[in-house]
Amino acid sequence: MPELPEVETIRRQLEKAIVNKKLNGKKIIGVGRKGKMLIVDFSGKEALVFHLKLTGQLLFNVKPSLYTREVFKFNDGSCLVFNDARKFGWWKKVKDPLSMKEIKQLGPDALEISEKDFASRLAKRKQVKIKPLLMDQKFVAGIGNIYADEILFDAKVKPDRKAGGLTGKETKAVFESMKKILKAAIKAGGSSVRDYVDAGGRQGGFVKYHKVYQKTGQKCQRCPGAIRRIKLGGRSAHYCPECQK
DNA sequence: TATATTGTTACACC
DNA sequence: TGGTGTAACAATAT
Repeated sequence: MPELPEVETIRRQLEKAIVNKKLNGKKIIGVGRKGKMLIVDFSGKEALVFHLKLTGQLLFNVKPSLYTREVFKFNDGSCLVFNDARKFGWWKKVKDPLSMKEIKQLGPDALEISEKDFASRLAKRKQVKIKPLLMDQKFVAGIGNIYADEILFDAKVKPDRKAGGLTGKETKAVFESMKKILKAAIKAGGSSVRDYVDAGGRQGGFVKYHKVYQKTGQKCQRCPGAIRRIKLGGRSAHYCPECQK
């Protein structure tokens, strides 16, 4: 599923591939991202905003497939193809992305938030469990189910701990693991579970570094425990009951 | 056929 | 009122 590292991988590739190309006479001047949203900026105050949700793909210069929902053709004959098997994903043409409700209501991007800001925002949410909080896009933008599980394993914090119950040390550990895991995942080109591929149709290499996500029953890589799966906020959560405190 | 997945929204509850 | 939790919804593959 495209979360922050996957969308960032696509953003970097598209930046190289499509900046300066023209679509209907309008020139692409940049490719941005906030949380899991991808923003293609055009000259003349116009932008295309994409959310890939579960199964969306953005591919540069490929042939349409069964799941192709839109093809954006550039003046030079190349194209950007939007695929989505489940149709949860969407795209919109807007004048000003920053005034869009979907973007305005996002919290700070998970890669950009400072430790101080993270800790003070977290401290305000005493009763909420830490995993659903990490996945709350209004709290921090960009983290979904895969990375929330991996971040909390790395930080050695159980997913159902209340945010307000974390010690200063634990909050710091979650913050540092968040940055570390997201950056490592970007470096590996994201995680290909289900349908994710990058803008060139290639799979991401981070899946082999997953330590808990979809590892139910397997031995923990850090201790003799076994990975357990529970339901949290309507989603599955994977963790090691032995070494996550 | 039941379940899994996402983010948003509606609604119940304290 | 607001913080929180739960469920529904979109669509489809397995």
